[in-house]
Amino acid sequence: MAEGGTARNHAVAHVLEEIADLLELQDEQPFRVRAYRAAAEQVRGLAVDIAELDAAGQLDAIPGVGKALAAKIHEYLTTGQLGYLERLRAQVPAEAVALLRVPGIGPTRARQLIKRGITSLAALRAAAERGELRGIPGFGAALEQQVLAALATPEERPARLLLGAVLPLAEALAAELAQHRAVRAVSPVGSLRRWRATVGDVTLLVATAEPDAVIAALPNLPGVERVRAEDAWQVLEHAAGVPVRVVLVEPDAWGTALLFWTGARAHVEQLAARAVARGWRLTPAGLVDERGRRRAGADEAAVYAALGLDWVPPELREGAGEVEAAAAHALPTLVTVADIRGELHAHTDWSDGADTLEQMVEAARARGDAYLVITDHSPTPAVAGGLSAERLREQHRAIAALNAKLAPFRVLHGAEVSILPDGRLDYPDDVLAMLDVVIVSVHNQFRQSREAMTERICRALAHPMVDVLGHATGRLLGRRDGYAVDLEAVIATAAAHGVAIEVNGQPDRLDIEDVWVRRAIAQGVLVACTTDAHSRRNFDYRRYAVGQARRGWAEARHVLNARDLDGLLAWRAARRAAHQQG
DNA sequence: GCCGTTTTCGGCCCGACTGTTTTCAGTCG
Repeated sequence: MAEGGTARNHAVAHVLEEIADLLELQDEQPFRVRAYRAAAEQVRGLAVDIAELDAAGQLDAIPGVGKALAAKIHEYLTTGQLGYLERLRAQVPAEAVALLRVPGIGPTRARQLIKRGITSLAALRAAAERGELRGIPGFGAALEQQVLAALATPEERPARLLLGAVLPLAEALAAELAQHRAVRAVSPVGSLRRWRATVGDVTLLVATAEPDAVIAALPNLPGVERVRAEDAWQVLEHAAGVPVRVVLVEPDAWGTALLFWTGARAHVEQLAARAVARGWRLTPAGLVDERGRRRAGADEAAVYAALGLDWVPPELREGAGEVEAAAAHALPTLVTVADIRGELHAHTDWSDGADTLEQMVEAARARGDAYLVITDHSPTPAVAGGLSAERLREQHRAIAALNAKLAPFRVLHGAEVSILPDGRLDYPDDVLAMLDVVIVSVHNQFRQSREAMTERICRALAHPMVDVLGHATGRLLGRRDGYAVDLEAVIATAAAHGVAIEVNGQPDRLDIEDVWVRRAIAQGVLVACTTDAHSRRNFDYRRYAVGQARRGWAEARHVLNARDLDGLLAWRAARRAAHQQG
């Protein structure tokens, strides 16, 4: 499994995280809280089903899982419940854990709120609107405004789920379902199939001629706690805390149902309009002509073909010109994960990464990449353990030594260099000159004015040794909006200086987003599909970066790291030469 | 809570910045 997660692992991880939140609200020792969080992260990233480890008595082989956690995980796996968690839930209002997700509120302030009976987001919002928050110790007028702003879109914020958090779960459930004898086909649909950065829920479409048999099997899927029928679908309550819907359709309606459930609405409406123009009707049950004959239904591509269209990749189905392009046989040949030749943005334990240089390199090689650019932090985010010029030189020697052993694989030496508040870079030019690839990113002073931030970034892009702009908006999905910046101007500046712009694959970043990818490539800017890996496992994020690039209509020729090593080096050499002449 | 050990207790991610404070809580990568 690409991401190594099974639905069961996610459920266990979710349970451990809930315990951590509840303990934190009880003012439990921070290291104990951290132990649960660390274990949850390990479990989430397991490459095997945790139930198999349990059966083999190997739970404590998971890093961060000792005797106590192994016993709790075992209890949960075998009984579906956990007494310890139930006791915690009885002591702390369960919905209060949501308070911890509000920017500016940590455990201390959350406890103050709970003490005053403010135990939900709704209660928090009401208190803020009444101006009552500022009277609570640890709160002031500014924080009250900040809370109000964060809760301004009460439905939107907490409800949207990160693509990277739910796709592995959806795939795991789909894989389980696919093994059922009565299931002909199964696919995630909706915004998930379109690879939107955030999704509202997980919906799985299942083709079957025996719906009752499939429904009977749903409660046995790993992590599923309850199943109930609702409208035309089955709703699974999953231990991972993600709403999952299962929709069952007859196999001969699979193609049209897939199309309708995938959306987006605007796309489907345009298809329906084309059908109407022919005197036909497009419905979830099939494409029907003027005489009532079915023209298509079982196969999605056949539906498009019958309407005179090329099949449209789900990532493009937003009603943004893709139907016209499909009619003109002018759809882009979208970049794929297989097109990517190497990683351009990765951290090691020299700065804030978890793994060693050697481990990262070996993992990249094992994945079949041709090169890996190591880009640890420059000094300024001191918290990230950024490298001094001296340490950077030391790392340079370490990389040279590795390269001597690894050819034809190539480790390139780069850095993620902070853009200082005035637009200068965090290393002097003679230090930058030693690097193969220079990524520049904003890491502090997020609250500058839009004009100041735009000028700051554009000034950095004009620096002759800068190759790639990292996470251009700084957004963290579900946590904070990007900083105010004129991306139009940034893209124009990147185009003028031949700088590439990153599509960062971290699930909570996905920065820049799809619409800006499309703008960038239209202006001749290359995009870089990176993982910003802080561990070997993060290399799995590549598909999210590629997904966003695909949503932005990017082809392989628009993607910097779809070039092979020689192509990458030639690109860089040409840019440096142009600067020296200019 | 886990981990590793000079093997059973002490360490576990440092430090600047911001807002709310007069000593601290939360955030940043």
